[in-house]
Amino acid sequence: MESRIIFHIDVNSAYLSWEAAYRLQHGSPIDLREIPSIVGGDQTKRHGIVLAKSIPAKKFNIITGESIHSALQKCPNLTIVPPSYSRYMEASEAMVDMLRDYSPYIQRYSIDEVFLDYSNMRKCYMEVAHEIRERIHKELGFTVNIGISHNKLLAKIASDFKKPNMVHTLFPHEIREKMWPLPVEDLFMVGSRTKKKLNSRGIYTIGDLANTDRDYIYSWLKKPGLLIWSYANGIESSPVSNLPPPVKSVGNSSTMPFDVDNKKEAHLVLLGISEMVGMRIRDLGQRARVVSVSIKTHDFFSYSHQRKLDTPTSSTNTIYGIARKLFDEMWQGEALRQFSISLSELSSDDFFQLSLTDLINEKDEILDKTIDKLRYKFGYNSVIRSSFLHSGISPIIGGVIMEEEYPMMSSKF
DNA sequence: TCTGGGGTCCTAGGACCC
DNA sequence: TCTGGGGTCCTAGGACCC
Repeated sequence: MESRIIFHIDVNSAYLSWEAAYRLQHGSPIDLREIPSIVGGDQTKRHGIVLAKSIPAKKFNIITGESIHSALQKCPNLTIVPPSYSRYMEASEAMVDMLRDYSPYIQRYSIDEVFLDYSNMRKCYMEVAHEIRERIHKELGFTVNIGISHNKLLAKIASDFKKPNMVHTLFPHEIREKMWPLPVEDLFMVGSRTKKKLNSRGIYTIGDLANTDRDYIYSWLKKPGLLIWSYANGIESSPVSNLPPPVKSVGNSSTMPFDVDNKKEAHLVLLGISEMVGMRIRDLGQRARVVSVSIKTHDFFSYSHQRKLDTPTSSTNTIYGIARKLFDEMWQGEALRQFSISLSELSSDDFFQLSLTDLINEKDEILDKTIDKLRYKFGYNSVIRSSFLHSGISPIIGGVIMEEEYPMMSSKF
């Protein structure tokens, strides 16, 4: 365990790079990475936020997550392109496949970040890192930063140093010089709220935090405080894990193109989301004991309501019934822009269970499974509830999974 | 028509029990 | 007439990540 060699491979401006590479490969004369550009959601659907920005766009102080409206005020001739998640997934997979040439110990941390354990390998880690960097650039058409250290935390921080297309190290003896001078918000798990708190007590750099008394931090910020204190001191020891962590919850949400102000439409939206979370949880072979509904008002105020069930469920109708009840109990009549349903406290479906409730629900579950099969085979909209007809509301609502409806492109990556 | 979607983990406070 | 003190379960909300 001592002296592992860990790589953190981070795709530079991932969505934007992938979009740029794809467009170049398909004959576009423009490289999005060289002009002020962003990948952004659809403003007409009220999804108008910045998902990724080019380095020239960054020069205009455009930040990921801000509204496109505000980005356009900073840079009026900004080029905006829509996201294509399924293509990004392919690009990501192509990269992971290449990384398997270098180590069997690979952890896919997100669509654009991978940890790789290069301990006890014959070749020099620095040479290998540069080889990986160059191969991704030449063979896949996009660039990455690679951070190297003895643990994942330091490797991840190192990959965030100067970009793009670079390899950096951050070994323990380099912490004082390379990490401690950084602003405290550059530390993993220090977000805007914690930055504010820390600043308010005179802690501005990672070094300031590292050299604050540990017990003082704990009494003040509790467990999360202890975590960031350890990180500031470079302490972290989790393994590079090949297996994806078990799923703890399944949820979908949707921001509607227009505010919903009546119960009937709200219920229909909840039904559409129930169809999606229900299908997903059945696909996982799991059931859930907790159903939670949350809503966001026109004024961006959000609140939630949840209920624990006596028996875990995976039935769309049961989920919907509870979601509707929860909604009716909490809704104060405000105009609503977003709805979400989340299922948690999951348990496996594969054991035999006998209860009265199961017998009652058996028909429902057989129906769900039949519909799932049809939808997987013929598309999500091949079977829809009649209540959605002419409603203007999608019969299955939720997230990026819908994108997979599009036919798969032949992979150029 | 400014502000997405999918997650994990933690804490506070109330209910309830002994 | 001064009101303990654990412990567990549940819910709501908030912080963080990509």
